[in-house]
Amino acid sequence: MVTIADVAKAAGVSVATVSRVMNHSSLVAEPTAKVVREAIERLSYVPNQQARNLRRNESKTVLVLLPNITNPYYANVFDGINERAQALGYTLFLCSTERQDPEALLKETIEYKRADGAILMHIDRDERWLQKYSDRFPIVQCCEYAAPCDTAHVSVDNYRAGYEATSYLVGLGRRKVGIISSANRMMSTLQRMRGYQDALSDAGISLEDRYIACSDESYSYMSSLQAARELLSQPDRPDALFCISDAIALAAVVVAGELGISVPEEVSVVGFDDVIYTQMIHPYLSTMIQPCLALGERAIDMLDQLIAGHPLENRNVVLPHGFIARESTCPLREDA
Amino acid sequence: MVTIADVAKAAGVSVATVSRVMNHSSLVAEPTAKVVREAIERLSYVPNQQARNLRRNESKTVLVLLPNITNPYYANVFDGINERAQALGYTLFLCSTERQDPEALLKETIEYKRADGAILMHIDRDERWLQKYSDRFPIVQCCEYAAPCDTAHVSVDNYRAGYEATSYLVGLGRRKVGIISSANRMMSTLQRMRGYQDALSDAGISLEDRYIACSDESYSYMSSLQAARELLSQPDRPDALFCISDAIALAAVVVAGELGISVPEEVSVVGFDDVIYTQMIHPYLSTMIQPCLALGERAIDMLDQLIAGHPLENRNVVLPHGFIARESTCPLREDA
DNA sequence: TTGTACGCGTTATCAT
DNA sequence: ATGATAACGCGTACAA
Repeated sequence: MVTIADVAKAAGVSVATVSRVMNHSSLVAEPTAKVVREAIERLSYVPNQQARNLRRNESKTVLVLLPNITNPYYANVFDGINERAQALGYTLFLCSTERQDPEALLKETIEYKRADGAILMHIDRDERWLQKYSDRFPIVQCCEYAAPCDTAHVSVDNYRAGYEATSYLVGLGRRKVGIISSANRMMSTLQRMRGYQDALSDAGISLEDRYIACSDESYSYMSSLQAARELLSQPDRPDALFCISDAIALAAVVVAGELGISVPEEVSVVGFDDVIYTQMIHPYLSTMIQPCLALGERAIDMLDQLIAGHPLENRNVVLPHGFIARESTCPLREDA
Repeated sequence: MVTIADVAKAAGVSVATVSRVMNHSSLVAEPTAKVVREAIERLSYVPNQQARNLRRNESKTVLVLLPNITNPYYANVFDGINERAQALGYTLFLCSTERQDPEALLKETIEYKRADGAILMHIDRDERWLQKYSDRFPIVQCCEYAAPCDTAHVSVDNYRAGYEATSYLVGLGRRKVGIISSANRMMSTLQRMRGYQDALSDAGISLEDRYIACSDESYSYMSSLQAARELLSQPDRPDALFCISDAIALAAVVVAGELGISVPEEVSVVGFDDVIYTQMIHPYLSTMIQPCLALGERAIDMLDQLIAGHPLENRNVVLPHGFIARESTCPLREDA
């Protein structure tokens, strides 16, 4: 292994000078710097990260907390985090919060200095415990966030997305618009529900309790089927369904098939996230698009700032969402 | 931060003694060790990983190379690696081989000592370049492996799995058994194909070229649809399909639907892997089960041995696969 | 059996 | 502008 001492010797300078060239090179004369850079190049010297970490008291590691990497949505966001993390020189420490308590994980990580910061991808909207950690440790919430804490976060505007998805369905001529939400306490769930409600109100359509159903906390497929059956097996059933996740939407499509209800004609379905399985079966799912990669990239960028000690220009970042109409939605035919 | 010196002072011994207690405690008298352990406990001392890494010239980091974490199959295996890695004290460095050359990644990692070892989840069966790296650096191949290299690997018996999947379909009374394979050069692809061929031969059924189709390298959904159409739109079409991946099987089911062919009655379909979307639409997919978690766990366990310098008792580990019959397969009715 | 002291490769403080 | 040198926290010869 070639060390900083080797470079110093080769360049005929001291290790201090080499170190300066490697870092805040401002204080070194250009001719000297040039010689050093050449020596570095020639020996293909790369500083030992371990030694640097020890001296700087940092780890260049980031803790990522998410429920389940097996879920395509989280995998996509993680992909974004990962890509930027590599560019920024971070190694990722991934922990699943399904099997372990996120607070305990965070506490341990901070105490043992195992990471320089953390990205939290799943938290209930009314949690308060996070505050005391983010007060003294760099943390960014990604996708979800806890309202009582002023911890930095990045997400889409779930209220507007919910509003737009619902309005789109109404614009298709559908007036019996149902929603399949979730029993969880996440911020996105609440905001999408509110967007749905306001969109209907603004369209002069009254809210019907019987058009509202919930999947379980983690949008499990079984409970989504259950919720869809509840809604679609009624005599006066919805003619459109806003599902707050693609997995739910897929279940809704399957249930419609079971009940002999045609999608998109008799019931149009909109999903959320735009993950891979929106295009695995016909009808391909119309869905609200979350910029998963960008969400992840932004989260690690913000965290990098926090770790560097720079204040964030914007602690509550909102990224633009999109919508794509595919095969699961169409205008309501009057004669239907 | 509490250091080894703090513990030494508290216990009234030297740092060397504390260090000995933390590691190969053989050379320290039990009474002393006890005092030290108590001090460690009282101060809740945890050794600084950075310092330890520097001193030991290791990183406690493992490089994981896989094509795409967004693919549920890889995500599942990665999950297994990750879980064991945490227990073993490793941090994972995940790199996507879709955007970067695995050899370059490996080379860089070794040169810069960024990781203590690597797990490689995707390699063509005839690659030779891996040998020179695994000669001097701990590497374990997981799921796939290159035949010309004697690099350690863990996988299922893809030949037997392919043989069994095909035999199962034959056992259902089906004699026109097709296969949708892939254009890639992975070991699993070849072995499953051979299993398919031998199963048919052993059943006294002749191989028909027109019952064989291929998806593209990465089993993309579009190309899988294409391959399925090729097979199923023939006049004398197959009455069963062995698909070497669940994504392909899903596409086959969709195509059958488009063509008005009933699954499982007219054509029975078997997939491979048992990932999440086998149970997202009806008919739920019958499939060969890969023990994804176990594969990942075993890989990191083996790598840990290699890193520790212990020779592997078994360098070519084969884990048991399974099969689950769900809704996409059924006996052939004679009157059909 | 235990302690002293040095070195791992780097950065940062202090001289010069 | 540059060079010695002392840390960072730990492990381990070597000495006792």
